Amino acid sequence: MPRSGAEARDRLERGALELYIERGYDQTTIADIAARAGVTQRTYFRHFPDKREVLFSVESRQQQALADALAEVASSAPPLAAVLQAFRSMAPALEDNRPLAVARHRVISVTPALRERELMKEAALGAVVADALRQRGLSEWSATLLAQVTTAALGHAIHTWVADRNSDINDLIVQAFTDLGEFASSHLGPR
Amino acid sequence: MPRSGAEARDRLERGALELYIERGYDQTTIADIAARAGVTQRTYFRHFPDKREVLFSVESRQQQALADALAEVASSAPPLAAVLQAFRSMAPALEDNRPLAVARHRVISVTPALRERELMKEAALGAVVADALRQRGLSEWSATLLAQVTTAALGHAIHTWVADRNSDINDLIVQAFTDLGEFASSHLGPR
DNA sequence: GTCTATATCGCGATAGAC
DNA sequence: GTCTATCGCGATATAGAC
Repeated sequence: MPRSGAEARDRLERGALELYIERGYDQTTIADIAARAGVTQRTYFRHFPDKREVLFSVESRQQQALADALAEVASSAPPLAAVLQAFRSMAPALEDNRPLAVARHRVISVTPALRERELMKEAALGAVVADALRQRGLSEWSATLLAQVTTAALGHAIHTWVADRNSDINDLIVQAFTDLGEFASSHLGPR
Repeated sequence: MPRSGAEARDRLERGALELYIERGYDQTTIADIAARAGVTQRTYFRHFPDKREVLFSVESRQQQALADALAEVASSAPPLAAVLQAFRSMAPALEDNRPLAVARHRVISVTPALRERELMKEAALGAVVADALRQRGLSEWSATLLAQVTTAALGHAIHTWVADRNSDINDLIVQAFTDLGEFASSHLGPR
């Protein structure tokens, strides 16, 4: 019953995940979540704008981390390599929270409403990448194209990672980029 | 004020787009949409599951068209080329509905809730592509990776198309795939 | 077609933390 | 005392149930 905002917020996040797993997203009411965290419904809405967002605070942190990582990559590195390096720098943090990530994705994958939100977060990540690429001098067209495509590849790597207990996210990211390059050049040919 | 299902549905779609443009999505109520179409709220929900879906019946048709196109591409064509060909086959239909597409995207781009739904539709398109690639013998990993990535490229082409009055969707799709191959091979290089 | 649950948000009052 | 989080009450509208 601490009054401190951060703790209540944390309890709301954990409780929501638990409830969404126990009963399913649709069968869980915001009142339930608030009750489990020992606060009122109104308080829930001060911390999160809607019923979905409780599960996505992680993504916000990842987005910030990615932005920082992108800024640190040497500006001499070619675009794709820079993005790859930034993505790989996120691996440790991801690997540390594997159990949580697996639990989250289990609920998300069976709940359309949550999947929509997840795609939105992925798009937000893409926007961050696009910004970084623009600052590296890429045209609007190229920056956005590469950002969208690489983000899609990252999403694919992460999905495979949470689904396969024995996989390593860093390896999967590298694999995705490698395969992408291989397919692209062998079938469409770079001039 | 015909009651015939198809006509009412059509009026609901047109009316919703108009209202979303006039007042904005948030300021529009489903009752408003139903009223403008001359039906009740209940009727609205018989045609569409929620407030967003009214704007996305086009996507459903595109998805079907894409599935058909993918099935018709010679199985001898390499994966990426097959997907590109299928995407290009959608160009005429898109070009025919340009004004509508522009109006839709204008509303969607400023409405997070609608953007989420759009991303979901894009993901659904990706699933169709992944299915086709799997049937062509690609591994689960490769099929999904290529599907996600090519779909992202298509999305980028379409966004550019609706934003640029003088662009041609077919050209943009080809350009996206070409640039993708170029970037991939010149910066990460396959072997 | 009617009824209801509940997500979402505005407002004024309250109560810990500094 | 000033913040800031919380509470409690109320209103609207989406979505689904009957």
